[in-house]
Amino acid sequence: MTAPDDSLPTTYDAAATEAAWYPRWTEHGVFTASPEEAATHEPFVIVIPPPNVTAVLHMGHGLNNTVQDVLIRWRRMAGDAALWVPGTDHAGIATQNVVEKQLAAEGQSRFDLGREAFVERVASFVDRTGGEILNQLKSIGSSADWSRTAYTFSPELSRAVRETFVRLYEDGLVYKGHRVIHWCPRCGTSLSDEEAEFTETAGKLYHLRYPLASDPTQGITVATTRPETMLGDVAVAVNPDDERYQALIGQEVVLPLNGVRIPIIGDSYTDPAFGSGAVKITPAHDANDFEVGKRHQLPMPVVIDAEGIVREVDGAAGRVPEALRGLDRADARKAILPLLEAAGALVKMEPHQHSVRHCYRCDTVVEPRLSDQWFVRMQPLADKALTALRSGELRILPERWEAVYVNWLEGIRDWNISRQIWWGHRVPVWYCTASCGHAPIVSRTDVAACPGCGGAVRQDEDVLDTWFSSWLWPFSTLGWPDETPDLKAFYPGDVLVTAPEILFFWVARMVMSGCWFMGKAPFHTVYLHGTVRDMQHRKMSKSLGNGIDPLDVVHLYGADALRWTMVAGLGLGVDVMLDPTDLEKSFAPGRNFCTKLWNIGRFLLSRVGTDPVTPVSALPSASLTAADHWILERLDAAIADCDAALGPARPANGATWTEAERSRGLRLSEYAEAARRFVWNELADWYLESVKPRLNAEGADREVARAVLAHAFDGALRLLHPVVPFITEALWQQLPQTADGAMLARAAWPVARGGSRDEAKAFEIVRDAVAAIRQVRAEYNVQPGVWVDALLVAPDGTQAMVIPQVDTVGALARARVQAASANPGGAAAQVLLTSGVEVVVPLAGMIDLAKERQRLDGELAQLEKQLTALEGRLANEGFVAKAPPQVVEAERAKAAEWRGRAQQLRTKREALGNG
RNA sequence: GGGCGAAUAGCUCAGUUGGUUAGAGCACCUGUCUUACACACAGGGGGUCGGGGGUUCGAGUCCCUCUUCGCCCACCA
Repeated sequence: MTAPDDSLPTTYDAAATEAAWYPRWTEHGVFTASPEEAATHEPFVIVIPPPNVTAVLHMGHGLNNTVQDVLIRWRRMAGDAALWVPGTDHAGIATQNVVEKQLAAEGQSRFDLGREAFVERVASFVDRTGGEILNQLKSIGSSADWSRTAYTFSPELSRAVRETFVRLYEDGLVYKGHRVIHWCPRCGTSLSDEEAEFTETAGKLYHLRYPLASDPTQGITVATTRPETMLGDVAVAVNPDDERYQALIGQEVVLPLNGVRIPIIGDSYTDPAFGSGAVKITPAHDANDFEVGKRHQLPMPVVIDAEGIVREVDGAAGRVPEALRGLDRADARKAILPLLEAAGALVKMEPHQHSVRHCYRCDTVVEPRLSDQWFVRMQPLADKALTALRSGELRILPERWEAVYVNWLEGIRDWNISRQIWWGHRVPVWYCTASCGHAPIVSRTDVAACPGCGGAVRQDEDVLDTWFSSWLWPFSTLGWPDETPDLKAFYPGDVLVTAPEILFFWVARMVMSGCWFMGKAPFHTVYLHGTVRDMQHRKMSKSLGNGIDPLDVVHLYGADALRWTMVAGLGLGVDVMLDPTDLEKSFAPGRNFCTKLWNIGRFLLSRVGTDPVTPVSALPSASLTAADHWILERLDAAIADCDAALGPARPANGATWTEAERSRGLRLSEYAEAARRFVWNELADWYLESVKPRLNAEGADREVARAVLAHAFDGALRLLHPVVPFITEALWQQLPQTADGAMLARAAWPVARGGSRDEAKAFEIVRDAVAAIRQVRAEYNVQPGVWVDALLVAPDGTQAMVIPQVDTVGALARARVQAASANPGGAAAQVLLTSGVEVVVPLAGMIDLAKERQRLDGELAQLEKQLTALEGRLANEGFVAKAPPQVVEAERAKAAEWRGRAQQLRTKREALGNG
């Protein structure tokens, strides 16, 4: 027998443990998964939401990747071929912006460098500093298969992007469109609808009066939030049913400031109830006006250029007054108002609350701009994505997001995929520079010469939206478009873990591309977790300065403490609140849990020692005490609770979710709580305490206790490993039955063994009794140094119960519970347990009879109140007639039991007399 | 403007098809440095389940309505 007290340090050293174990896991290939493994094991695949290649780890990543790691470690232990594919996104606009900012600091712009040199510069920047975030993910324990690290701009994935563009073009789903799109004048590129985010803004509504050409004393008033765009007006639209204006339709008005004559037209787009009921039409600078302009074949003069400068750009000769030319659109708005006022055109201004679109990358106000862009026709793709959800092939948790997903897909609009930036996948389209009239060439491979005339070609200048590569992620990372073994083994994947913010940007589009190109949705479950917020419920962000650096937390308390804190607080779809000003307080739950677990382990392992233990399955049932049966039963229950909380890993029929399954699982906080309760409140608080004396004595019973202790702790560590991988691995390695080279990270997920429930119940009585004794002690202020005796009296009131080990557990409460055959006489506190067992604590010299009477009166009153309610229910004919028989039966039995207990209490009370 | 969701203890949240005395963690109060752990142990207080109405033998749970918050979408000139 050995008891190496010094085998584990007294305090948990997170840094040393993490530094020691992460490399060992990777060296042993613990995180890798191969197609060969998938042939014999059920594959379980998660693809990482690829962080921007230049990103720095923040709490959102911490949360997102912890969730993925918990799931992947759980399935890996459960025996799946668990694959977590990591990688990064080249993040077109975002990355280009970073490098442009560097250039600006050097007094340069990308145009000074030229396209080729600029792209080279970005690429080398990415080579040098990119992907650091993946190393940061390792430091929080992420168990991705790093050998597969992918990058959306790698040659392999770029090939997939081209294949996709060309195939969609061939399918008639990619086309070039001429229309008003969202334009960021700062980034110098178009944006998709999703990239142009609405911000509620307090603006003004300007009422402008345009005089009639035929009679300048008459006029029509229009309302606008952007007066500077009046320079590009080509019409005034009124509702054809609006009686106020019907007579004016067909007449002309004269634009103030530039004198251009424009018609008054009738178009049902105009809402008579809004503003003045007349709308100025500026087709080049407003998406709606563009539609009106098309309907009425109006000219489309452009008066604001790509940089947001007001000037006569296109078809706008004579429209912009000298005084306004060259002004930024914001300055132009300020400058045009006095001019309009002087011209008598400014009727009034009123405050106006409206939503204005901003660039999601730089927050610049988006400018609607008329231009040529590549679009994807989304309707056919969206139909498939809707079918995937409706058929049960796909589910979204929390379920309320399914309605949002459906809502968006049903109203889907075509996707603008071209960007006027340089960092990204170039549009694979070439144009003949000679005028041989050859159609644009859309090609999988680079084109050197015009197939028509053999002349020179030039490639389309635009690059593709960064999401046009990330929407392929679930299969491009597995080798698509080639039919690789990886693709066959690991597509479709299982769970996609992300935040709701990118449901449309990314998740819905992945479903669309997966259904379209692979014929199957890329995963069966979308898990949308909450957002990390501060104590004022504000989202953590760089600009607010309310962020927490996960690496700070790792350094202070360890990765496990970080992970535990987040997972324990992670109800389904619930936001995680953390206080950036008080890391100590925020991460105390994780740190405290790790410390407690370490102390449990240190003490338990020192008592179990290093000698081999008997497998629990080899122990004769009769050799087990009630406590042993109880803790084994609790372990079974904990396993069942954890399994139920984590839920089915995939649909039971392998293809589609049934209604019953659909909302189950992925309750990470419930899983963590179930595991915590077992190791802390059951194993440590009760079993470990009850088993101490057995471990101190030599003999067979000591071996039983060692075996059960080791088994229970082993089970606890397995259950906890996905959340707190480092500390559990370090402790598990110290268990006597751990084989050399074995790793908890690859150990089997526990399975309930099924034990004797009845045997376990005997220990529940001990627990209740101890609790009752503690209560009595607290109530009567029995000093800690003073020991009390207690009797356990069986329900029939005559026979005292003898319960093994009760003395030990009693010691916990500084009380000895003894079996006794005679009434001790004298004053005693008496507590009736729900099991019917009565606990009698003789408190000679200590008991205050008045207080005990009061206590019993209170207990009796409470019981009688409940009994009255219960009997009232049973007397209710409706209840007896209509409630399910088993419910009525249960209520009757309960009433009988309570009557008995009340009678017992009354007897006790009478014995005390009336002081 | 359209759609969705939420309101339960001081805080963050559970509460499965209506059916025992509405739970957990944290926080709070009281006691304890009990030989693994004060980052711990033991005990305790605290909720008319947002307001009102309805269905039912029975409502935190179902229906209506009001109030307040949140989210998504939108051609808010």
